[in-house]
Amino acid sequence: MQTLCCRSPRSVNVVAWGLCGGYAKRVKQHAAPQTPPETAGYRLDDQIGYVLRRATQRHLAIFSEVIPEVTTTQFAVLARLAEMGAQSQNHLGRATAMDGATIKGVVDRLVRLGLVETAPDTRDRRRLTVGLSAAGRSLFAARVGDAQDISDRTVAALNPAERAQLLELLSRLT
Amino acid sequence: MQTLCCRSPRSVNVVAWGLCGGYAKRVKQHAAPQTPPETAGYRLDDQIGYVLRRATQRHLAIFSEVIPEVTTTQFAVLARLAEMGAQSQNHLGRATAMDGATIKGVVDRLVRLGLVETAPDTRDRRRLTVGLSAAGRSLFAARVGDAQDISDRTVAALNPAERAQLLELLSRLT
DNA sequence: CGCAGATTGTTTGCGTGCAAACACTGTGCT
DNA sequence: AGCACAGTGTTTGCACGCAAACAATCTGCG
Repeated sequence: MQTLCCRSPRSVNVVAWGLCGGYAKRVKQHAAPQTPPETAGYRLDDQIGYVLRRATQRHLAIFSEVIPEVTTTQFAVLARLAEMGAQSQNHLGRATAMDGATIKGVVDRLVRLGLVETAPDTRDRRRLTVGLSAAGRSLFAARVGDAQDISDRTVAALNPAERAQLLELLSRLT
Repeated sequence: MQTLCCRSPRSVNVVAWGLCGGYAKRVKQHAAPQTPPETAGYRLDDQIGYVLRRATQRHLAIFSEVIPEVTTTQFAVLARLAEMGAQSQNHLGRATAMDGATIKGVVDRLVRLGLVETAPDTRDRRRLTVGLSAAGRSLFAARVGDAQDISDRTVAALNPAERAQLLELLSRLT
């Protein structure tokens, strides 16, 4: 047999195979599904969490293809720093929706890449000021256009009104 | 000074502070932002990737609060197995949008939790058949209702028509 | 039959994400 | 001044998620 419906050798994103349908051929050793068609009416494909994950996967795939130098979160940090200048690591984390442990990792990697610089805050010795380096500033400037293209490509299937609505609806979830 | 606009001691999700606005007090050591208000018209908060990440964060927070026994991805695997019965790890990965390395990790953890069982496929010795255990079946049955509630809570801010539209728009991205 | 090429599963390395525990510093109140 | 409490940064542990490289197996085709 071997329906062979799902090609795509490895990765998950980029391509979008549906559910195929040629599964559950040899179920023998594990007791067949107790509810053949739907399971208590719960359809994974209609769950917001699952759909969000799939959409995010696609977006990440497009991003890393267009801007391989940095990740989405790293770029978000660069964008915020460009928007509002140097600030404490903690503020930066909140402004980019990352908790303390996460923003630290991202900042450390950006420092290693030479895109960001840190300095102790003399007035508040708890704080670590984070700011763009010259390289970070120029990389951001050189890539903002691509970043916008990525956003557009991600929602390429939608018309302008739909794109606006999607953004509006998603914003209202938070 | 210390504007103190953003309370919330640690975590990022759950709460939803806006941009506050009391930042960039001491910029000295890092050269001020080159474009004060907007940076080349790129507003992070309007980027689909960023909004997707925030929405996902909120959903994950709700999920782990309501169903702490398993993660969203683990539950997705249980749901798929309940839907279509035991199948190869590879098929399962595709059916849940996870690549080979990821589905392996998830399955391993589910095995450790006793929610899933694996067995070699005698017809195709490359394959590893994965199926629900009795515990997995009953946990899923006991929690499907909660899972549905989680999805509803995630989109609580939207009316039914908007929820349907959000799901539809998101689906079209993949 | 025999071999090239595809599938499947595994491993490693790296980058998010979050919870929890910790050390240090700043603030407010007495 | 002193002390409780809040804010900031760090570390560890765990769980995705993907790329790349491998070994084992299967398939199709000559």
